[in-house]
Amino acid sequence: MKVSELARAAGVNPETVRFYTREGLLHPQRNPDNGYHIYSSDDLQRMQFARKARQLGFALSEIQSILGEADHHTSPCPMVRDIFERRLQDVENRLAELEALRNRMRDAMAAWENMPDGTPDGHTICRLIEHWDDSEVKTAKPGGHA
Amino acid sequence: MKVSELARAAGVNPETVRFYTREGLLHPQRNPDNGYHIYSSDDLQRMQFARKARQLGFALSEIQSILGEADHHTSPCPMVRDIFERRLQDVENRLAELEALRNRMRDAMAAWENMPDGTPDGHTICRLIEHWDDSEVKTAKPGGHA
DNA sequence: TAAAACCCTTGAGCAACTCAAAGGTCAAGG
DNA sequence: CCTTGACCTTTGAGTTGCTCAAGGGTTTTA
Repeated sequence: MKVSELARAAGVNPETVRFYTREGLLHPQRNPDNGYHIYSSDDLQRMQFARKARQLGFALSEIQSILGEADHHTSPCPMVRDIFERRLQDVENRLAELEALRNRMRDAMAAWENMPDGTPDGHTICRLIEHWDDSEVKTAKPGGHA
Repeated sequence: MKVSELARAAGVNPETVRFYTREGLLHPQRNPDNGYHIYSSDDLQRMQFARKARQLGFALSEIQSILGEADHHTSPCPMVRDIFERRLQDVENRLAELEALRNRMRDAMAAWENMPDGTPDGHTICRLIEHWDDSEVKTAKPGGHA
């Protein structure tokens, strides 16, 4: 496969394929005639894996480590598990943050709706935001649908 | 206040204060003797507002617009509201994505626990990740807020 | 055979900081 | 008085994960 073929197969931008190649996540061969990259189906698998792992919040450097371990058949790799556990924790934390955030925003939106004419000035919204104290957020008030 | 004083008061890195100043979010005066920035309590308020707005997912450019409107007492500013509504939508979307993500990760983790000796090799985890179908997880828009 | 579509590499740009370098300034202590 | 150390200034580069553009070669297609 050439760059664009791999890109199409993996559903990514050709530039991303080139980028991942530069970063060493893919190891295509070279066509000695024209210097073009030649990707194998293994590269496609690696790319697909990489994309999914990215969606899971893994950093490229982490993905490269995982792929490297898999390459060398270095089996148990508790490292991979460590990474995974950290990512899961990150996701959980981010989730909690975002939930609090959404609740604050909804509350603010509701407060806004109820204002005299629904068109507060700049200072009003500033105060609206300033008023959301992080400490307040923890006590998530029921009122929205969770 | 000088840079570090404002930074301490707002709980940010002094470099962030300088950065925000360069970006025009803060307008300190200058000490003509030594060229030092002199920040007012208004600058502190702006910084605190900016930090909270950032936590809410506003982009710096958006915060600057809001601050600008507030400066000119340009009151109604439906723009601010538009931004806010878009942000809330972003947050909701990201939340849904993350929830799906967490569930997949938890499932994978559970599957992992149940494996023969709990220490899968590189290929195993690769397959684990590959197996998660991402047909529902939209790739986050580039340039979007995460 | 010529245009369209690819390929290559290099380098830059995005967001929102963060850090480092090189040099000026200031308050306190010996 | 002078040195030390903390702070200030500006400029420029690094971070992460791409994405795009330029300039030039190749391959495919009509």
